[in-house]
Formats: sequence, structure tokens, C-alpha cells
Amino acid sequence: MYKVSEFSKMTGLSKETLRYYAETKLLEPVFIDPNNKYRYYDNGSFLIARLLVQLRRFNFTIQEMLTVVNDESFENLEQILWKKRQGIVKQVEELNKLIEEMDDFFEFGMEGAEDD
Amino acid sequence: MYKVSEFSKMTGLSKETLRYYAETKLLEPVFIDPNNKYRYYDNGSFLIARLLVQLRRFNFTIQEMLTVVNDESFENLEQILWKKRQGIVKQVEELNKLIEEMDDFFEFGMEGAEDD
DNA sequence: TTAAACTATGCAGTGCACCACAGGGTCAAA
DNA sequence: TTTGACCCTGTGGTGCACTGCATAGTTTAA
Repeated sequence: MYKVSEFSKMTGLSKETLRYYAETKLLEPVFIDPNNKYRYYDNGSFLIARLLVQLRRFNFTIQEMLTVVNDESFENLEQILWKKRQGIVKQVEELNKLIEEMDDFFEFGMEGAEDD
Repeated sequence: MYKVSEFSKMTGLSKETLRYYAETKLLEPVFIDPNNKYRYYDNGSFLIARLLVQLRRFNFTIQEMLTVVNDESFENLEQILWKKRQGIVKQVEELNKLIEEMDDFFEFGMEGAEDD
């Protein structure tokens, strides 16, 4: 059982982030001492925290991460990840379109914006 | 000289956005009636507004657009646009890296996250 | 025992680019 | 002249994912 500071160092998530993740039900402490309200995490928490750190790198929003952790035994993790991957592919496509549009603008669009 | 509603329809920028752009000095009315404080735009405003709409499409932030409109005679427009283009290219590269990382995660990373 | 180091809560603030609303004044056509 | 359509300002809210602060209680090592 780890207190927030220790768990923060283990996971790389700041104390505030941990608190926020608890609030949002993303990662709740496994135990809260009834006397002093200290929040404790365990090795199970650590596994989830590690996953969350990964998902965050993958641009998952809190809501999306919630669907992951609310998914019984992570049955649909692969599918959710794949869907996210598709979203990123789409993003790349859109950015590439944007680059093309910018190139068109370079070629044809700048005349009107020069001096008047 | 156009009043906000008309100018809003001409440019596709909402009245609120126009007001916001005026606040941020991005696009100020050319004339404000001292009696009723009505704000008026002209054809010069329209050219700038059109440019801003384009830049917005290109993911320019307000700050970046400010550097454009504060640029005397748009001398550096091409350079600024190019810099932005480079930024988007970089973004695409990062997203592609992310996709690779996700693929690695699919191959190697999922074991620990399956059932325990 | 005492002081440092830790913990908690509640709530405000951040940055971005607006949007919405209340409460009021003004303009234009009938 | 009235009515409806327009205009203004100020201010608060939105969504996201935190961050920071004040205040207060608790633990731990010297």
C-alpha cells in the first residue's frame, strides 16, 4: 500500500493528477483510512496507472480512458485502441489535406493579400 | 461601411467572434460612431477578415494571427505561413510516431494489461 | 516534544476561442 | 409613434485536463 507521494513517484502522475483521477473515477484509491482520510494505492492500482499513462500518450481523453477502465477485464481494450488509432490516422489525413491547401494558397492565394 | 450583422454575413465570422477579434486587436472596426457606439467595417476590413478565415483554417492561433496582422504590409506573410506549415508537418510526423507506438503496444504491450 | 514533512479539502485559476445572456439603448419602416 | 429589428456593454459559461493555493489536520524523525 502506497501513499500518494510514493505512488506519484512510481507512476509519474502528479499528486494533483492522482486526486483528479480519483474524482473522475478513473483511478480510485483502493483504501482510504477512515481516521485521517489518507488515500492508499496498491500494485493493482499501479498496473492501471501504467496503462493510463500509456493511453494518455496515445491522446486518450479522460472520457475515453473511462470507457477503458469501466470495461470489464479489458475485454474491448484492443478494439478501443484500434478505434483511437483510426482517429489518429484520420487526423493525419486531415493535416495532410491542410498542408495541400496551404501549398495552394502559396501558389494562388497570396496575390489578394499582398499590398493593396 | 458595414454594420456587424452585414459584415458577419459577408465574412462568415459570427458577431461575437467579430467582437472578440476587435477586443484582441485582431480586427478592429474602421469606425465607431461616437453617438451610439455602433461599429463599422469597410472593404479593407473585409480583405483582412477573409485572410483571417483562411489562417484559422490553417490552425493559426489568435496570437499567430496577430503577428500576421501586425506585420507591416504583410511583408513576412509567406515566411510565417511557411513556418506554420513546418509546424504542421512536424505534427504529422509526431502523430505517425504515435501510430507506430500504438502498433508496438498492440504487438508487445498488451500482455500485462490482459486479465491478471 | 517539536518541527518538518506529509496529508486532506475546497475552490479558484489556467489557456484557448469563443458563446450566451441580461439589460439597456437605437434605428427604420409602417 | 410604435414596434420590431438592430446595436451596445459587461460578465459568466463552455470544455479539457489539470495546477495551485489557502487552510487545516497528521505523521515521523530528531
